[in-house]
Amino acid sequence: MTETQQISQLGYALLGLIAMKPSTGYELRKIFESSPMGRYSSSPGAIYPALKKLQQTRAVATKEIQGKTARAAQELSITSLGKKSLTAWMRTLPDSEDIGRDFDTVLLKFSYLDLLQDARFSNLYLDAIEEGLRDNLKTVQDFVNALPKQMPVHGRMSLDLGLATIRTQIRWARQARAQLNSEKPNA
Amino acid sequence: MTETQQISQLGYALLGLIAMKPSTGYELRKIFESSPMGRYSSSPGAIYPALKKLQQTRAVATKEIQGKTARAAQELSITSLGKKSLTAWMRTLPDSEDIGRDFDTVLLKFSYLDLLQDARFSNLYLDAIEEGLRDNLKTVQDFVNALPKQMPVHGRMSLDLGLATIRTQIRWARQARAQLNSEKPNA
DNA sequence: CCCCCCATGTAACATGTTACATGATTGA
DNA sequence: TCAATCATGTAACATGTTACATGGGGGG
Repeated sequence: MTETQQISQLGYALLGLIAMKPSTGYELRKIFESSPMGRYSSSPGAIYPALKKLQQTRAVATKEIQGKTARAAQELSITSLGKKSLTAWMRTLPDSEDIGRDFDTVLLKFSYLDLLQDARFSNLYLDAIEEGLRDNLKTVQDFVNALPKQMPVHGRMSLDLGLATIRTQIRWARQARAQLNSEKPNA
Repeated sequence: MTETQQISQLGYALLGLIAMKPSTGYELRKIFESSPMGRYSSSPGAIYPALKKLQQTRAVATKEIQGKTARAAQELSITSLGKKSLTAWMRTLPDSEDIGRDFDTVLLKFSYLDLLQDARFSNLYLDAIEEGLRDNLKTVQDFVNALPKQMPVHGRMSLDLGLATIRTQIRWARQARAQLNSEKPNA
């Protein structure tokens, strides 16, 4: 029964933040509220249960810290088991499914790649993103081309935005890879 | 108790499709599965309960149609009450909150605007989108500018994509408005 | 013959939202 | 003094996912 129980997406989002800097639940909530990265809940009814689950699975350890408030704050820090889970999560490359369905999570994972310190993997990750994006671009293009002429105008425009967005993302992936490789020519 | 009970986002997504063309639940599922517009469930456990709720609130009416299958298909068509709900939903302009939190739904609503046949409102809607996007762009830019230098590289890159995406969306909104106005110079 | 498509639906489960509770401290 | 902030948590509710059930018809 020592195996890692499954951790939710919100769980991984929290775990990544904790890995970068030990924090209390309240601080994590504030981060989600105030940063544009946080597409995740921020509501106490979501975060505290998720954190409790991370504790139960031994992914994080708690330490009471001295606040001047009524309730003692719990500072959470990642354990070696937690690091293992987080690393395994980060090391799974996204496919076109992931990219189309939940690009936010794909990007969140990318944001956390600093933790791995593995420039080669960052490159692979960007390759996977670009490839998945190209697949999706082709799928949408085929869909648009197959549309009947009397397709509603507004719907067609929305599809145009979808295409433009994917192209922007592809451009970004290429530039990001170039930037990573120019900054770290030391291998 | 005749008042319209609240309809979920999935409910509106379905209602809009039904408004464009009466369909069975199965057909609606197929649309969500196969079209890139469908960021909505497509799972029977989500769709059928949502459709049942639409029936209960008298937003749609059913008619059995003759399939050669075991279970008779129910063709759903929108009622005048349903049209009223759908119109009210479409006529609420998005603010920057909506745009940042759930742009997909904002776009879905835009896709359905053909139903309104109101070029002026389409313009207003695009104005609202552009304004909200500019707000969000500024918020993210301020956030990026306030970042400490030692901000993780990958996180910073993700923010760059966020900015690029918003800029793409703004460009689209402007072009879409121009396109609408050039196609319908008749007022 | 077996599997997939049609067509609807349910049950168990996971997850998230909203609103509330607690209670000390800080600022207007 | 009155509200807001810190800090955690629970309860009721809405929604969605996965997997399954049913059962006829068509294709290899």
